[in-house]
Amino acid sequence: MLLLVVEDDADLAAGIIDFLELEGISSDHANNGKSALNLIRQHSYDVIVLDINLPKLNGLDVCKMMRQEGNDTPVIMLTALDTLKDKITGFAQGADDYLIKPFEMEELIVRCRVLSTRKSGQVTRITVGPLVYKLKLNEVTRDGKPIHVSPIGMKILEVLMRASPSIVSRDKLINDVWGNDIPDSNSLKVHLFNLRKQIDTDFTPKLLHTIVGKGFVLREELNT
Amino acid sequence: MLLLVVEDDADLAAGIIDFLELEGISSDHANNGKSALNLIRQHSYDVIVLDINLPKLNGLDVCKMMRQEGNDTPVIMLTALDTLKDKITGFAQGADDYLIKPFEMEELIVRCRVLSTRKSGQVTRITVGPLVYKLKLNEVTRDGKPIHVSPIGMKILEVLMRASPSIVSRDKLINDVWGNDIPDSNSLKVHLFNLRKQIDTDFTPKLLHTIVGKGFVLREELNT
DNA sequence: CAGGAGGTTAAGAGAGGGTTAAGAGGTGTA
DNA sequence: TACACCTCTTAACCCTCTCTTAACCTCCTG
Repeated sequence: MLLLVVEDDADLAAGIIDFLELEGISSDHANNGKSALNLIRQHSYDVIVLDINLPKLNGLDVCKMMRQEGNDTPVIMLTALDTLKDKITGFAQGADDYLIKPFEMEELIVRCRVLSTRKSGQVTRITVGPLVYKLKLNEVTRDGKPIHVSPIGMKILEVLMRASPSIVSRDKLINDVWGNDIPDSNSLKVHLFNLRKQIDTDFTPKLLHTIVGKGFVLREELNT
Repeated sequence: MLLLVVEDDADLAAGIIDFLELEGISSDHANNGKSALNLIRQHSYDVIVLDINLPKLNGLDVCKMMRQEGNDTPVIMLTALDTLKDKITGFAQGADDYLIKPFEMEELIVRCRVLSTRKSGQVTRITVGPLVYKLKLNEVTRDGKPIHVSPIGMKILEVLMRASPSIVSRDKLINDVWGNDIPDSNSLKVHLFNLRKQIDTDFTPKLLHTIVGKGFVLREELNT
């Protein structure tokens, strides 16, 4: 777990960082809002611990700006009890949790862990009829039965499932799966063949259909 | 774990109780402050989930009274965002945590678990199937039998156990374990090999699995 | 009936991961 | 200080599975 601690009180910052280290958690440190933003843009943190009172750019602004830039890393705001009203604004700016100073280090750790696992632990899934793809688990099932699919097969499946019930052209499929490094042969054909073996052989109805000249679709019923 | 849910919105209450049940957590329900207090006096709950807005006797009062009676069962307050100011009072009355409506059920469960173990003085532990890691004791057991795991092995195990049943990528694992000081060799491979020897050899089923091209998982069943 | 689009099959190369052993560095003890 | 012990890093080698490739097949259409 990698944290970013943004705190201008050097003593408190050092205290937090030391404690995190004792718990086996690595952390970077910024003492003002500007350098915090730079670090946030360059790294991928699991949680950001953000003091509200900061020189140059305050915590609320930092939070607001990173959210505007599409960064959804969990943020824990640190605030003094007498500025508790800030919290309301804090949550509006996209903070996920807060702690009132002075706080227990244990408490900080617990909240960090909760937040970091909440984000990463979500099991996003895509469903097309009887077919379910749990992304984080790397698991594909049809009628509840687990199916083995190779890595590239998974990518193809993901593109098709996301697009379903629309048709995905050959070109788009190749681009989405291989990006710039496209094999110059009939690799896609072979992968589709294998994918069919895995998700359609032994099952009814067939899900993966070819629309000649247009591309491929994943759907239960094929209406023309 | 036994919870008391105090909530006058029948739909929300039913939702919470159903969800708890799915997670294997039993719960009682009260729809007003008075009956809540009666239940609290008669039973020993692990955690009390307490809405602030209640008919007859509000949540803050319930909390205050039970504390006066010497009951230190952990309390999680439920509050709407626009009455966030209540929290200040909430904590003053002896609440241990709060949740802002609307909240994620997952979040509620996590906080309940944290509180119930914190109070009961149990050592924080992570469990994945038959594998238990007691953090403070630095002790790992499988089927109750203690297992010797090296320091770096412990870190790897911790990352994997926290993420379970999701997959942890090679990169994330390396980052979480070594931070900035990454060895430039196949060290991770060797540590995983050793970890397998320690936690999986001599046991069934295997827990540590490789997802080629994606990373590693710790879980009981792997549907290849 | 020829040509094109897509389907099927099998083989070889390569990547990624597993295994092993040696040595460096640190720590506690006699 | 010397020794024993433990852990981590490193490098070499092996093995398995996946991907690519190419050749051939089938079906449909013009």
